[in-house]
Amino acid sequence: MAGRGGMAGLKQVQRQTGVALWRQIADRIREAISTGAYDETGMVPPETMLALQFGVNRHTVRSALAALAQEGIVRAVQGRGTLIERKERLNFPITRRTRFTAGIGDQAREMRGLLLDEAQEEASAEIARWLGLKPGEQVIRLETLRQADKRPVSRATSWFPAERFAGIGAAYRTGESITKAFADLGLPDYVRATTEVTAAHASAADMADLELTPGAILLIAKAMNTDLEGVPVQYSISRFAADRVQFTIEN
Amino acid sequence: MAGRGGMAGLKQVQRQTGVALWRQIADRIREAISTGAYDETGMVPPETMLALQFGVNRHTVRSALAALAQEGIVRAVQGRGTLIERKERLNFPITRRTRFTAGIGDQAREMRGLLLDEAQEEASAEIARWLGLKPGEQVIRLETLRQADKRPVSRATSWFPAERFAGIGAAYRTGESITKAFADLGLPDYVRATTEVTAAHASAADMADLELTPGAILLIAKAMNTDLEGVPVQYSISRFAADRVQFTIEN
DNA sequence: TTAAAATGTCTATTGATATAGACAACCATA
DNA sequence: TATGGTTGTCTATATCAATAGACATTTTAA
Repeated sequence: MAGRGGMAGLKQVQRQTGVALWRQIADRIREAISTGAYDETGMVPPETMLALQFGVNRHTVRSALAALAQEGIVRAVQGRGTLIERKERLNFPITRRTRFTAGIGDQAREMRGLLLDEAQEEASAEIARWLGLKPGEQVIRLETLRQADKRPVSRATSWFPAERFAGIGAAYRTGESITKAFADLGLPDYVRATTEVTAAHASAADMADLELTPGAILLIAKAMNTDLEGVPVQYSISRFAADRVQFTIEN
Repeated sequence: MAGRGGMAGLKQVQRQTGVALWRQIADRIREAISTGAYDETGMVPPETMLALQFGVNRHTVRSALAALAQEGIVRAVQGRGTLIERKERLNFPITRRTRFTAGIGDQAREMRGLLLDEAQEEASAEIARWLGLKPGEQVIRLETLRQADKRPVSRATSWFPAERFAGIGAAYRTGESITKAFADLGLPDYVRATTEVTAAHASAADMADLELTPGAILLIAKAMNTDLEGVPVQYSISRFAADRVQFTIEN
């Protein structure tokens, strides 16, 4: 975990960069929590120690901790310290048989898939290319939000050939899963053909849906699924809250 | 690209969040450039228009553009407008035969791999688990920086079983590639076993090495390579500048 | 019971961020 | 050579971010 020379990571914050110190510190602490750095005590180090570590005033650290408390990640108790509330990071395997709900599996008690919006529209050049259609052909677009234990995990936009998958919106709304919706429409099985992974800052809309704060990071997976004959059945752009998931690619 | 209802993304910045407006705006413009939103003109919209779009003062937009100019992404010309300088994003395929240098291939004219540091140390519990060693066994750690056309692309930390790969640091320094270093040490071929992808903010050290500014995003790939018999030969944590690369997983 | 250690609250001050308005300098083109 | 559209510079003001210090309140453990 140490830096190049072996020196521990002091002074990991920078001034006058447009990102407030308290936010930089909040980000570092959030990450330290998620990597298990404070698992021994179950607590964040004392404010005075953090202030010394980051080379800032104690009040600045307090601002950072207040933000984390707001997110529900820590809880401060006067006289005792600042306790860590959650630290899970869902693992999302990406394989030829990638399915969202099954992939999360037993890592969460309750999985939900909400349909936020549904529309039929003409395929853009990019969507047409991915689905093997001609630009302008009809596609169905689903806007979905996936939650694990009430906590929003990803916001996805998916496109399907309209002719073959008419009614997939309703099917998704009842089954709350793409796999089930496909099954309802007579496609019992499908495979993940390609996945592109990038990262970016969250848009305002994604921030709202995923309950994120500005500066938050998204892992973005652009995926194409095909049926067993290799015919494209779905193209989707899924935005995951980066501090809540990791992808695993097994070859 | 539009949001849920189809409304375009106005007011994509938020106040009082610890991230300065000018930085949020810089991030949005940087992303718009990398997705090709301004390719028709080759220029960013006029400052007054951007100010209107984001709902901020023109001076705030100017701060954002100044930051992008500092990064070399745009160049302002008085009287004409603000020209876009670069927009490339390297594609990095992740397959069973993933290799960094070959993967980038013809996307860059010149690939370099620099050895920043080398050390022999005892394997931590995590490293030992990945490499199939007992905790405390000797491993060699390499700190490397990979560049494409002089531009830093990734900072990696790799661990190798010390006994089998003694001298890999020197081999990497001459060949500037893990593949070549393995070949030098009598391992002509190897395969990518698992890859875990996450995203996070850059640490101060990574910011310096990758020439990033605070708030910048990293794509982090934790990978394990094995020889053809399935014996682990390398575990690495590579940090990529997220706005310069994307990963592609083909199944 | 006491003391140490931790978080909570308050006041005051300085520097960075954002807004507002006005005008200069420069470029392309009619 | 005007003119409209663009970036560059300056002044002024309000708000947010960060530091500094003092002291209260609560918990834990000696």
